[in-house]
Amino acid sequence: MDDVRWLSADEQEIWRAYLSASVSLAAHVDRQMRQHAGMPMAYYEILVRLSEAPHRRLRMSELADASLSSRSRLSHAVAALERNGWVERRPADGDRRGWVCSLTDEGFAALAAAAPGHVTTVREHLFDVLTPEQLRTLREIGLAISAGLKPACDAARAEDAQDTQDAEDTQDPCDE
Amino acid sequence: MDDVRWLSADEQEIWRAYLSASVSLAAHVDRQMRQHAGMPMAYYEILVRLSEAPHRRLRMSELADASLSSRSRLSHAVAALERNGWVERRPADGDRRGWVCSLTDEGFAALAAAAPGHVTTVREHLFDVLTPEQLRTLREIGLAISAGLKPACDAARAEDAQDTQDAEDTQDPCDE
DNA sequence: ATAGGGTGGTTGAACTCTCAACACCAGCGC
DNA sequence: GCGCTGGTGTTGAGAGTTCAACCACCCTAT
Repeated sequence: MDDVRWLSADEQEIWRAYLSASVSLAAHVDRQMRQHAGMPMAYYEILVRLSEAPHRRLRMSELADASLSSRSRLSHAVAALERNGWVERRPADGDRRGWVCSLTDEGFAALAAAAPGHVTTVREHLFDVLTPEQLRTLREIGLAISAGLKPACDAARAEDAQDTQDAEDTQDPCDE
Repeated sequence: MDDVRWLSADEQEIWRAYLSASVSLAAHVDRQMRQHAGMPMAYYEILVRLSEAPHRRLRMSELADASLSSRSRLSHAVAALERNGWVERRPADGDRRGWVCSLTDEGFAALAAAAPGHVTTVREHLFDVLTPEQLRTLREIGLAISAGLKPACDAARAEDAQDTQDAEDTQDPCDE
């Protein structure tokens, strides 16, 4: 951990420009969603993924992957959405461990009501401020980052899987 | 609100690629920071900004702007950092409303301990997966988004300023 | 000098997220 | 049939964020 490849001045500028933009844009979009639709952006994402699924229903684990949330987060979120009447949970047939989450008509209506404001915000603060060339590159950048992140996420899951087994052997020596 | 400029298929792809990457990357970086340094990414950002300020001290409002957090968030965060002994608050001289927040030696040490792992994560998942050309464009994109967001943030502050005044007149009719 | 609006910062409650158990069931080997 | 490992999903506690007051102070105009 001693031979760190520190960031050059240029790289720091890039990282900070990216970080600032992504944090600010996320905050702005989330804020708009809360004010206008009464739910955080993460919940909107869940409704969107459900609305696009066949029969507007998905297994919890599939919904978690699609909406980029952890299982725990999804559990809490779906519980909250269920209290709103926007979503329903029923046991999956064929696997008595699983649950299927489905979007109700009220949930779809809430989604439809929230969509215009959301899209307008995204267009205004992303598509209207970038050139077509920049947008093409942004798509590539997004795909590259996601691809580079996938191994790390898989590794994290793999760790969880065997965490119950090994406890006392080789921990990585992070000085902290 | 009826003439919404919806996203084309191409635009949706771009937005989702960006959203997925930024959410996943932020989650990964935050997770790394929590595990390795015991603090969320937002707290690290606060320490960084303090460490770069003259005499490692900043007015609370300046620190809030620099670290991209709301005043409320910063208050809570600084209170937590103070409990750790990483930060100190003392009254600002010349303005008895204000407070100056300063980084302690322990705080600087915590920052120094957290930096290598953080930089390594950023390099691995951002700089190592993008081409120099993409990185140049990413800088431009970040700057453009931030610039486009500034008016909106200023407007939000302006609203707060006069919220105490008008209460019963024209509310925007959002059907929800 | 004083009222009144604006600024700086804090607080508490409600909400969301994370983390670490935990319960439950599937599938496989014996 | 029985354990055993792995996968699915939930729960509760604690941490962090948001939102809406709220207090204290500065500043200017009257």
